[in-house]
This record gives sequence, structure tokens and C-alpha cells, in this order.
Amino acid sequence: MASKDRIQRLKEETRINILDASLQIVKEEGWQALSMRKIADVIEYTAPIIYEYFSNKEAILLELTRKGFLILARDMKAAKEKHRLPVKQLEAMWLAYWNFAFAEKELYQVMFGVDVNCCELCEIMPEAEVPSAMVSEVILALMAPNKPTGDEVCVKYYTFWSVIHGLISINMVRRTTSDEITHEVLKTAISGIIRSIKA
Amino acid sequence: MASKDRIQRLKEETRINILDASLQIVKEEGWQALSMRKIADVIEYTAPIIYEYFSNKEAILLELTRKGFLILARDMKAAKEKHRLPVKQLEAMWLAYWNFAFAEKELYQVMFGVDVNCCELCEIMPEAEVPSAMVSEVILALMAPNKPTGDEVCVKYYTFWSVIHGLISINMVRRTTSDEITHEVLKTAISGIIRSIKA
DNA sequence: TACATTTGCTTAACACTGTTAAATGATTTA
DNA sequence: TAAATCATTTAACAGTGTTAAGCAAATGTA
Repeated sequence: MASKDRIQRLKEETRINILDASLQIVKEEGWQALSMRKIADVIEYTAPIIYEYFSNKEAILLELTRKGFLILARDMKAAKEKHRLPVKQLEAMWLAYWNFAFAEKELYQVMFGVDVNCCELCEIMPEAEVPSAMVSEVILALMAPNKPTGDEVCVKYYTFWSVIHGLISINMVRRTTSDEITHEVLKTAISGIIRSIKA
Repeated sequence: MASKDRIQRLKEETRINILDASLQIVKEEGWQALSMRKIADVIEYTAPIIYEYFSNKEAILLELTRKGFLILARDMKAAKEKHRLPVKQLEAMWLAYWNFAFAEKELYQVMFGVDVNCCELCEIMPEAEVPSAMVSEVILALMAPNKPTGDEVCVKYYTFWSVIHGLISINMVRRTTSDEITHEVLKTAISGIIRSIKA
């Protein structure tokens, strides 16, 4: 019976509706304001039916986290493919990371930090490893002449991530710093780390 | 009447008790678990009396934030005074910052990030500016020969803060990275930025 | 001392939150 | 047509921050 398929499709649709509604609420009112009943209001159901699609609120946030990592990975991949030199690739990828963080501010917040998304994230969500793997690959290519160990690549990766994530965090909670200064920090930081990688 | 004074002292004591109880709960069960009724339980009162000491829950968190900044400022000051060369002072101060973040993990979390402690923090809490002012001062001393503008000092300060705050954030949500790698990142990052300052 | 007033604190309540179980009503199956 | 399944809602529980009302003891006043 084809009606089974139709119902299946409808189910998938409301699943997506739940995620869309959640993101919409968060964009309008912030993470604090997200509640099951509000989501239900937007999708024009009552709260309990949400539990037929997600086991709990956390699962919704987790799904949005996954969505975020997929977009981030796509953006960084596109940025990488625009260049051939590893140096340029690295630059472009981190700029894409930066742009993603502010273009999808709400997703970035749930991906890193809103609440301590506790530790085992990479284990339960392989998508979360894609961006870091992609960057590490380029770093490795750049360091190849030096025959670096895995740990050495890791150090460089974390240095990159730290400075950029730190800069993003600071800019998200403090809107006080001027954009020029921020961009100056971003540019000098990236090129500084790249210099240290090549050395 | 001296009894007035005694009562005043008792009042101050329970105020401190509230803050201590809050921090204790947070240390044992995390920020999510902190509730007014739990605080009341610990101080052996009922929830409503807390509102005679703090206008709301947010105010308690804000007071803990202030406490955090005071400790941080003290630690960084002590670290600075252990050295005379600006380079060594900078190193020591950021190391003190790092150590504070993990020694007072819960305070650090409420100071930066747990929930978006929104923007106007420096305006309503002058203490929050002390550490940054202290560091900027040393950066300025270090750059003095170059006659830097305020913005140039600011760029260096934010670069420092970003990489270290980023590194801390990452280490708080991901306990996966090894301590050796983390410390390697920390050391190379600090000395790298200092090099870029002197250049 | 007797009454009035203030103080310290608690109980009760409101409007929320996430979540689960029971009830309802429509749709499909036999 | 009767039975069974499904989708959905209502009701409820335990928890949250917060406020208002009440009570009982301490204090001030006559």
C-alpha cells in the first residue's frame, strides 16, 4: 500500500518541522526560551507528540548539533577546494569556520558550549570529527617535509582551533570589541600559526 | 544598640552562606543542578528568604562572577610580581589565568560562557576589567619601543585571550585531549604571541 | 504589664519547565 | 458491523523561579 509511504513521508516531514521550529524559536528568543510546548505551538501539535520523534529535548539539540557539523563540513570543504596550496587551503578553511560561526550563530552555540555537551560527542556523532580531520590533513601536508608525528600535527590543530574558537566565544558574549580589531586578530593569528607550522 | 550590629553581622553571614552553598552545589552537581530550593536546603532555610539577600538567581551567579574576577585578579597580580621582565610577567600572568580556570573551574564557567552573560558585564562590574587592564599594561610596556597605538595593544591582548580562553573551553568540554598536547599548545602559543609582540 | 507593631520565616500559590500515563476519537482491519 | 490499531490530546507529576499571604515570635510603646 502506497498510503504507508505517504504516512512515512508525513512523519519525516513533521520531524523536520520540529527541528525547524526549534531553530526558529532559538533564533528569535535564544536557547533559554526553547521549550517543548513552544515547539508544539509552532508545529501546531501538543507537546507529547514530539516524543514520538525525539526521545527528549536533548535529542533535539543533538540533532541540531549534527546539522551544524554537516553544514560546517560542507562549507570548509568548499573553501578548501577553492585553493591548491595547503597554506591557502588552511586560511580559507578557518575563514569558512569563522563565517559559519556567525552565519549560523545559534547552531555554533549548541555545537560548542551552550551547555557542556559532554565529552562523548565524537563517539556518538562521527560527523563531529569531519572538520577536524579535514584540517589535520592539510596541516599534515604542510608539515610533510618535517616528517611530523601525529601529536605534532595535533598540537598545531589545537592551536588553530583554540585561537579561533576563543575569538568566536569572546565575540559572541562581548559585542564590545570593534570588528576591525577582531579581524586583525583573526588574520594575524592565522598567518602566525601557519608561519609556526612551516618553521 | 549593639544587637543591631550583631544582627547585621548575622545577615552578612547568611549572605555568604548562600554564596558558599551555591558554589558547593555547583561543584558537586554542576550548574544545571543549582536551584533556589537546593540552596535553601543547604543553608537550612526555605527558598523565599534567599530573595531577601539576592533579588533573583541571576544576582547570585553575578556575585559568584565577581568573586571569580577578584580571585583571578589576585592570582595574576601575584604572578606578575614574581618577575621583573615584561616577557616573564606576561608568561606568568597567562599561566596564572590558565591555572585559575582549572583550579576554580566552576567560577570560570560562570564567568565566561555557561549562559551568555550578556555584554554589559564590564559596565555593571568594574572588577571584570582588572585582569585585562593588567595584561594590556604589560603588553604596552613590551611594545613601548614600537610606540604602538591603543588598537595595536588591543589586538595583541585579544590574540592572547582568544588562544588561551579557546584552549580552556576546549579542554573543559572535551576531556579527550592529552595533557601533554594541551600544555605543548599552551606553551608554544604563549611564546609565539610574545615573539609576534616583540617583532 | 498590656497592646501594637515590626521582624523572620514559612506555607501556599502561580506560571512555567520536561516528561509520562491515561483517555479519546478517528481510521483501519477482520 | 465489530474489533483493533493508530494519532492525538488531556491530565498529571515532579521540578523550576518567584511572589503574596499568613503566622508566630520579638520588639517597641503606653
